[in-house]
Amino acid sequence: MPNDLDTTPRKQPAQARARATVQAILDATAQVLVEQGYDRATTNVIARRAGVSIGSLYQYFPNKEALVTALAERHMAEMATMLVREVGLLRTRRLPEAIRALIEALLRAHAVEPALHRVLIEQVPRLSGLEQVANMDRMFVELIRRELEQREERLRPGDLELAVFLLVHAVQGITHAAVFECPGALGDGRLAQEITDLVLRYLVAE
Amino acid sequence: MPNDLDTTPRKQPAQARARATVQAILDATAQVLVEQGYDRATTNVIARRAGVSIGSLYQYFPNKEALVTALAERHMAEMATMLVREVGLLRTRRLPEAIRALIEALLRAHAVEPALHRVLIEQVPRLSGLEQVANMDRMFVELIRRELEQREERLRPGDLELAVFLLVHAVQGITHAAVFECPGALGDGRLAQEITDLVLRYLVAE
Amino acid sequence: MPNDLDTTPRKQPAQARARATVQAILDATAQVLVEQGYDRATTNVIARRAGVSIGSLYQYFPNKEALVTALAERHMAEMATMLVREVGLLRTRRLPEAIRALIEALLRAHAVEPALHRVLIEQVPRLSGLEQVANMDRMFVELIRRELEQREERLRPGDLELAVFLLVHAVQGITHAAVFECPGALGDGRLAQEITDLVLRYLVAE
Amino acid sequence: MPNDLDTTPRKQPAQARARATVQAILDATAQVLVEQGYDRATTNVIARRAGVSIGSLYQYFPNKEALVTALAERHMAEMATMLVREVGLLRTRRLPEAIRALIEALLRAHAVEPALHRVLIEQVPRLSGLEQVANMDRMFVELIRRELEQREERLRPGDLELAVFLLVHAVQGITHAAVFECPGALGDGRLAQEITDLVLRYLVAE
DNA sequence: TATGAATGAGAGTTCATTCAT
DNA sequence: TATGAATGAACTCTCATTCAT
Repeated sequence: MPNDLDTTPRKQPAQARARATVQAILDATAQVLVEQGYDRATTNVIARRAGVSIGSLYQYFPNKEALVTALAERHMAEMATMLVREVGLLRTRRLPEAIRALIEALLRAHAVEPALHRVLIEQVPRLSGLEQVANMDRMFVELIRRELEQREERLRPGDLELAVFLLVHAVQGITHAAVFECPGALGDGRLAQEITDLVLRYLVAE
Repeated sequence: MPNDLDTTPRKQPAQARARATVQAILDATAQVLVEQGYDRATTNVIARRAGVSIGSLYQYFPNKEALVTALAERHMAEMATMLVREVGLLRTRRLPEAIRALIEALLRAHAVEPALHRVLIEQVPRLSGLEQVANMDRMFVELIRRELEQREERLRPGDLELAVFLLVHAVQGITHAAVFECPGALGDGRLAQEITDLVLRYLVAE
Repeated sequence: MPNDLDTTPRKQPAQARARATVQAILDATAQVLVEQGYDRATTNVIARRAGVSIGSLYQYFPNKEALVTALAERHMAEMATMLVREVGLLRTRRLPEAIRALIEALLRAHAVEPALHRVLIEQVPRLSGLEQVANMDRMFVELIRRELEQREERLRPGDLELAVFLLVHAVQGITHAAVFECPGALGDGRLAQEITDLVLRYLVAE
Repeated sequence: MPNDLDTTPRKQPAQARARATVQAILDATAQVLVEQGYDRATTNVIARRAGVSIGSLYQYFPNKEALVTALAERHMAEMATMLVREVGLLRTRRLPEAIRALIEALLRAHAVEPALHRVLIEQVPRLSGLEQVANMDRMFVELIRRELEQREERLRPGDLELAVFLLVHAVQGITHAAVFECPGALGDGRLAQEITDLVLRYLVAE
């Protein structure tokens, strides 16, 4: 499944007008992607939705893939922003509170644009470099790993590597299912609590 | 994301030769899907790979979507077959053994054609009936729910509905991650053991 | 000026109908090329002129360049056919008659489709591997070289390599000019005679 | 091959700065044409190479064709300048020396920017006024004709019209071949000598 | 019934050119 | 006057699908 297109954006918009155009294009991409899916999201439709000519779109993005990649990166960055705040505080907390806080932050991050997140996850992995979105989740939960290693002796599982693999993907699976099936539940504290329970009971003996 | 095509296969192949043709087409579809990805899997390439003319392909499948749907159904049925055996035995076992057995069966089922499972999950744009694959996993783990309800009083979680949602998607997330990232581990007993631990510790109070 | 497209035809037409289609496409290419020039000869226009859908065109030719290359090859082959007859006889003749015969054959070959030859020469050299047409002329006059080497001692020029370079391109320049400016003169015996004179007076000392 | 664009430059640059801009644009055109070929030489690329905005380019040239035409005219004028010097002296010389001098001048003129000359000849699709380059060569060797008519009685060929046609295109063919295939040879005296031989032996009996 | 040649809507993309700033 | 963002007609090419043989 090679996919060798260059996805680096074509030029940085310098003037304010150009920046607005790029924003409009990315917004339109998100909308059309969510409404129509990847295949039906043609560059011409996106341009029209953005109120911009097709030529303008290609001034800033060398191809469709680059466009979606840029959108994914923007989305990722937004989610990451919501998480970094929390991360700094982890060290200062005891395990249960740390886990709980992380999971709440993760759910909040997924609650921002769940429909877009879904379409990026679901339809876009055919694109090259687009593990980014997946990486997003992964990178984030890599944090769990570091935290856990710090407190290794107090933890139950023998193989911490395996434990992290399990937890990362368990939490991710639950989160994505919530995004897909009942986005409303993302903000519900009970979900966060329950996930925290799942994680903690697995990690800590008794 | 409307998807209004008729995906019912065109005709039931009556003769043995016709059945063989259909099998060949589905096999070719699986191969090309795995090797090239969904977008590059054109109907003409699939027909050639199947050693069949494009016209014959369309004799049995009204469109590409029906073709992929049929493949997904076949794949699903194969996985289901591996699970039903186990299901009958659940009642006769105590919870830990029941869970363990189910999870092992699930992992074995995913180990059969992990690459195909992956491409069906990841790349196939949401086909009309193609939540089927997702449903597959879901339907299967629906069993967990029935089992759990039977033993509700001995379980820790208050909201069993929520608990099942969590476990289903946690296990699914882990399983798919294993399929994607280290298919080899699917047969490894340690993974099954660890997942069982995760589930049991969540379900049962110390 | 790289031009890295694969110009090998896509598939050999097997059925008679397909062979007719390919012929029609090549004929249309020649017509449109002559009437409109290379840039205006779009694949859609060529297909329409051939009375064939654009899809059919691309069944047999992977891209526009391959199409023109195939036409050039066909044209070349036709010209070559007209020359090989003459070539066999060279050995049996004395120098003046040999030269005269060759030049007459060359002029006759250029007289077949001068307008097409012109457009291929003029507009097409931007295409990769399309030195073919130029090669055509070159290859042909390579014969002169071999002939001359056989009779080297009776010839005036000291540096035969240089002499051949001169004559080849002199004759080519004259021929193409005749094609471009007065295609009618190609069949005129006086032109052949005069070119023969030019060549012979240069080659043979009084 | 209609070609109905207006190729007259848009305005004569009056100020020195404007003249410099025009020069820069023409220089850039020549560079890009040589480096990338006609098709890849887009107006935007040329403007950037010239260090000028695309808007400025269109201030001086109404369209791409006018741009290339202007470049061709400049190139032609430069070559012509190198030749006129020689022309004045023709009358004062005897035939062999006159021919030799002309041919040397012609080769020198082609040696100045052979790569540009080649690309203008080869790749530039027939622009409205772009027989100019061809005319260049032609116009120049028109001189030969006048000279020859002056000395008609001492010459061998009966039909001088035809003889001139032959010689003009023979010399042109050789010159262009040298430009294309071994630009180095243009300065080599042996080539000039040999061409002179070819011409003289054709023109003069014994 | 099987074949594969033929179809054509529509996709992505380019680039000469315009025009508001 | 100079800028460069914006334009959009037009291009090449794909691929699911049809239908004459």
